[in-house]
Amino acid sequence: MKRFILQQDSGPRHDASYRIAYAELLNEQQYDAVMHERGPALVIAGAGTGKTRTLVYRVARLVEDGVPPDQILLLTFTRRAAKEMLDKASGVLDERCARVRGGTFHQYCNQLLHTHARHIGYPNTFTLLDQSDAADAIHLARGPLAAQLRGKRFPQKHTLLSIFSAAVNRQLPIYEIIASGYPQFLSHHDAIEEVQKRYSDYKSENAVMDFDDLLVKTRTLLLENEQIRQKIVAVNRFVMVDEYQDTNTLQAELAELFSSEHYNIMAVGDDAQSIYAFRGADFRNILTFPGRFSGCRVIRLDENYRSVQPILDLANTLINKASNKFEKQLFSRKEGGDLPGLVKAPCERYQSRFVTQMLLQLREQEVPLGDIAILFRNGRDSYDLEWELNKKNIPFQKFGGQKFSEAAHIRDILAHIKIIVNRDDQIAWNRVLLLLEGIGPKTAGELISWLRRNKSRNFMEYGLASRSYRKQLERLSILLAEISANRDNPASAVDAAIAYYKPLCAKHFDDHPKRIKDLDAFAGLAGSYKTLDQLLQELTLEPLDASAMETERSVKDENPLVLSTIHSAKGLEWNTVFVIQCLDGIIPSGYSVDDPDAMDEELRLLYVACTRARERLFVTYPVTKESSFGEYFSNPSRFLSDIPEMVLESWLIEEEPSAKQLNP
DNA sequence: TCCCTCCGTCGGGCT
DNA sequence: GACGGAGGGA
Repeated sequence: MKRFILQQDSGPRHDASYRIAYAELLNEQQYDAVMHERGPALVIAGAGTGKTRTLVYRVARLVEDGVPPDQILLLTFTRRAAKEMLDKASGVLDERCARVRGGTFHQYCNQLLHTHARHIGYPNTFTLLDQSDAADAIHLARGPLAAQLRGKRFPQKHTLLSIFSAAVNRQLPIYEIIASGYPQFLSHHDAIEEVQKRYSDYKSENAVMDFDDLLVKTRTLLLENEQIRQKIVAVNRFVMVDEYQDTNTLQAELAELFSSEHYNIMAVGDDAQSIYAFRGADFRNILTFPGRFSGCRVIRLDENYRSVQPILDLANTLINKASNKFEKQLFSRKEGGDLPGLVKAPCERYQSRFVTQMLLQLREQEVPLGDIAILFRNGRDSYDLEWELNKKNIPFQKFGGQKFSEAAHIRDILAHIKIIVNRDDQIAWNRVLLLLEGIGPKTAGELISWLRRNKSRNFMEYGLASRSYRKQLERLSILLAEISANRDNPASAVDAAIAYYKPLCAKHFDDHPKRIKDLDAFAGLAGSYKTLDQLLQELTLEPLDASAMETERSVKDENPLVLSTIHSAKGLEWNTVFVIQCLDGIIPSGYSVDDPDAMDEELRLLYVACTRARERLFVTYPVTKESSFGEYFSNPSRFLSDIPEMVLESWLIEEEPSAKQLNP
C-alpha cells in the first residue's frame, strides 16, 4: 500500500488574505496570541483585557486558515461560556465556527467515556451522580458502619463527599485532606477510608460515576489504552483552555493528555482571578504551565478595555492587600467615571431599598436593566433583595445558589426516570419507593434487593397479596412501563411522571402549590431534550438555576436584571455592578479567617466582583444583621477598611424627611 | 416497621 | 435551614 502524507499549513497567511482584519481589530498582544501557530502558549490576561475577544478571534483565525472546526477543542468553565464564544466567532466569521467542539472538562470527559468506557471496565451506558446523588450513595455506603459509630461524631454525607472530592482533585491522600481541613475527624480516619472504598465499590457495581470520576476515569482511559489515546487525541489539532487559573492538578494533566499528539495547546487565564481553591485549583498552577510545556510562549494582555480608571484603582488597591503578591496593575484609557461608592445601610431592608431605587434611577438614565448586576458571596445573601424586587415587579434572573434541579420535588421526578435509564440505580429506587405510604427504609431495602436478584421491575411477581401498599406498587408499575415506552419522548415521559407524582407531592410538602407550579414548568422544559438519557446527563452536568423558570416568562420584552453569586459571575461584565452584603464573615467568609491562603482567595473574589463593572460600582453593607438569635451589629468587610476616600467614596443612606416610617 | 416530632450539629462557592 | 439521631405512638 502507498502512503500519501498531507502536509500541514506552514503558518499564518499574510494578513491581507484573511477576511477579518485582525491587525486592525486587536492590539499587539492580542494579535500575537491570535496568530500564534504551533506549540504551547500561555496567555496571561488580566481582568477586562479582552481575553474572550482573543479566544473568539483565534478560533475564527484557525478556521479561516482551513483547520477543520471539529479538530479544535475549546475547554471553558461553563457550557454557557463556550456557546457564547462560538456564537461570537460565528458572528465575526461564519457558521463553521459553531462546529468547533466546546464545553467543560466534565462534559468532554463525559462524551469520551460514553463512547469508550468499556475499555476501563464500565458499560458505555453508565449514568451520572450529581452532588446530592453522590451524597446519598455515600450515606448508603456508610450504612453498615453506622452501628459501630453510634454516639461518636462522624462527618455527614456532604462532608464526606467534600473530603473524597478534595483528595481526588488535589491528588492527595485522604489522610492529608482530613489533617489539613477536618482535623476534628482525624480519629475516624480509618472509618472514612473504609466508607470511601465502599462508595467506590457501590459506584462500579451500579455502573454510575460522580463528577470526579469523569476526570479520573478519562485519565485512566487515556493512560492505559495507548491506541484509544491516539485515536481520541489525534482529532485535537488545537486545544484551548479558558480560565486556566481555576483548573486543578487533575485537569492540568488532562489538558496535557488531550493535546499530547499535536502539542498545540493554548491556556488562557489570570492568576489574580483564581477563586476555585475549594475545587482543588491553585493560582500557582498557571505559573507552572510554562514549566510543564517546554518551548511555551508567554503572552501578556494588560490593557483593560472594560472599566473606567476609578474602578481599576479600587481593584488595584484591593489586590495589593494580598499576602502573596500579584504583579498586577490594571490600567485603562477609558476617560472619566465616578468613584466607586461604599454604601453603609442601617439594615438589610435599607440596603435592598437603596439598590432597588438606585437601579430604577439608572434605568431612567437609559442603563438597561439587563446591563446591571447584583453580586454576592452566598446564594442566600440576596433573599431580602429578591423580596423587594418582587414587590416592585422588577424582573430578575438569578445565577448560583440553590439549583432548580436539586430541589426535592424535581429530584423525585428525576428518580422515576433514572430507574428506567439505569435499572440498577439503588438511590433512585429508594427515593421512589419511600414516597409510598407504608414503605419505609426497611421495606424499600427488601424490595430493592428482590428487584436486583430477579432482574425485574415487575412487583406483581413479588408476594404481596396482603400488603397495604400493593395498590400503590401496581400504579408505580404502570407508570414505569409508560416512561419506558417513552424513552425517546421526554415530554410525554415527564408528563406521565408528574401526573403520577402530584398527589404524592401534595401529601409530602406543606408548600405543595409552589412546588406543583415548578413541576409544570419543568414539564414544559422536558421537550427540549431528545432522549431521557440526554435529559439526565445534561441536567446533571449543568443544573438549572433556581430562577430559570421565572425567566422563561419575563424575558420577552426586556432583559432582566442579573442576580448572581460572584463565582457564577466569572468572565462576565455589566455597565453597573452592586456588590451587596460586604460584611466581615461573609466576604471574607468566616471559615477562611485563620488561613492566609484562604484569605487571599476571598480577596481575589472581591477583586473579581469589582472588575465586572464598566462604568459604575457600588459596594454595600448593612450595619445590623438579623439572625435566629435576633438583631446584632455587623462590621463591613475588613478588606474595605483603610481604603482612602479618594479611591472609595462613602455613601450614607437617609430616609426622605416626609416618610413617616420604614416599609415593613 | 413506619412516621412524626424534637433537638444538637453543621453549614459555602461549582461541574 | 437541612440533616441525622433519638424517642414515642400507631
